[in-house]
Amino acid sequence: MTTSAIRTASLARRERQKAETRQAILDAARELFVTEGVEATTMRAIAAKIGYTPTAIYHHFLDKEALITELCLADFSALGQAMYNIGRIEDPVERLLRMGMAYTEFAIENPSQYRFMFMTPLNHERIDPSGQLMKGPDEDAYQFLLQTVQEGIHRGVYRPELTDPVEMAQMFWGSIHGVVALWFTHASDPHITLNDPRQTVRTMCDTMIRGALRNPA
Amino acid sequence: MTTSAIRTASLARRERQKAETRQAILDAARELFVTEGVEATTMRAIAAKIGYTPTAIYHHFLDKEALITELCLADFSALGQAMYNIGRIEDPVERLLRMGMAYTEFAIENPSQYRFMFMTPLNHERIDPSGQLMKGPDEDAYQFLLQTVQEGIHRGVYRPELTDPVEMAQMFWGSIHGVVALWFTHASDPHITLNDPRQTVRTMCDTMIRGALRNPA
DNA sequence: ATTGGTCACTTGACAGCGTTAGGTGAACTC
DNA sequence: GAGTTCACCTAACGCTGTCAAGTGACCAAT
Repeated sequence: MTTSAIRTASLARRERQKAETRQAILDAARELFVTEGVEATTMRAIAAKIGYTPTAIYHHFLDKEALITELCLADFSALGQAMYNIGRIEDPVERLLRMGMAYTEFAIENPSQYRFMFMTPLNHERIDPSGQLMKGPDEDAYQFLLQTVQEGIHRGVYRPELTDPVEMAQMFWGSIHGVVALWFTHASDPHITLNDPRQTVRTMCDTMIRGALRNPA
Repeated sequence: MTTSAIRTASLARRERQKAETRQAILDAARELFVTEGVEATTMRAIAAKIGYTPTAIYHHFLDKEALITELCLADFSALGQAMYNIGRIEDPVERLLRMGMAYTEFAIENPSQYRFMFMTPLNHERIDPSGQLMKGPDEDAYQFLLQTVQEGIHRGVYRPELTDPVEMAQMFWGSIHGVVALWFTHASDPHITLNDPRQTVRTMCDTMIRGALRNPA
């Protein structure tokens, strides 16, 4: 082994080790965020879980919010992927319904990330590693939605009063978000018994699409 | 003036003074909650605003959450009142639409209280002064909604598939809540431009009601 | 007039939070 | 063997909500 080969090899090992502890932090944080909630999870608890001091985390992440953001990005690329797969469905109305259900499923499967991403006022002016202004991961899914709505409008399947794709997209997004969000915040409320959000979203999308169609089936 | 009269008079004065500082705390807290946000408002800031020490607050309120809860109760009784007035509208479908718009208006007018009441996981097991399990102030409005939906179902104005009043109520509540909530959390998001929530809610309610009616107008 | 009690309010502190300046020690280069 | 790098630690800062132990003005009764 040449000296330069050794140098690169050891350097690679050090980088790998650093990446490993970085991943360990992410793993510990994810589990705590999911089980305890984002707010209730402390930097000290994350560090203790992997046998480090709290300050060690700051060698891998700028601050707590950066750590949370990174975890969310991973999950929301999954949401984007799900939307992308649904994008192949030809009928824009059918596609709209399926996107709504996929979105709901995602929210229920990733409640902790969903809460952080859509239920807390966020600092959306994050800078990504390359120094560029980072595109919000929600934007991808939103663009899919916008495009799907627009496609339906152009094909003339919706009532002529519904001309604004932005308004329609926000109607759909907002309504689904609302049912899911109420589920999260009020599921344990003894005064109000909430139905299964999947079922409610399903009926709601059916109803809203029917009300939006020019010629309801 | 008799001695007993003096006693009761001075006692009344002391109680009045205590009630006054209690109200001063509420006023200061309300203003800070609205301008700075609930989370960002500290007990020390509230106390400083009225020239007291932070601990003085604890002689009037159990803790920070109790203080917030009391402020919310006042505002949500206003919501309940608005719903009650609308309750006089005879047509249950028209009433439903009007309730939705009143709800939206309330949320936009009282964003801070709305956030706390519907957008944060709450300890709904609070005990009221009389020791009874307190009825959530949102429950009144929810009962109004439930009754309005049920009335429409009984009159047979909705499609026969829509038989569950609970599901329908949660569709409406959830959808409006979602549009409003997204407005609160994403209004300052540079990636997504949100329309005026009143307009969006209006179109959404129209669309959803149309989709729910047996014979759309 | 003096004593004793009530109670709104203060003093001074506690534990826990996110975060940081400065140090330590092992692994590396030369 | 000397010097550098750097992942990680020690110790602390300022902040938070909250509380135990006072303090002092007011009141009632001797």
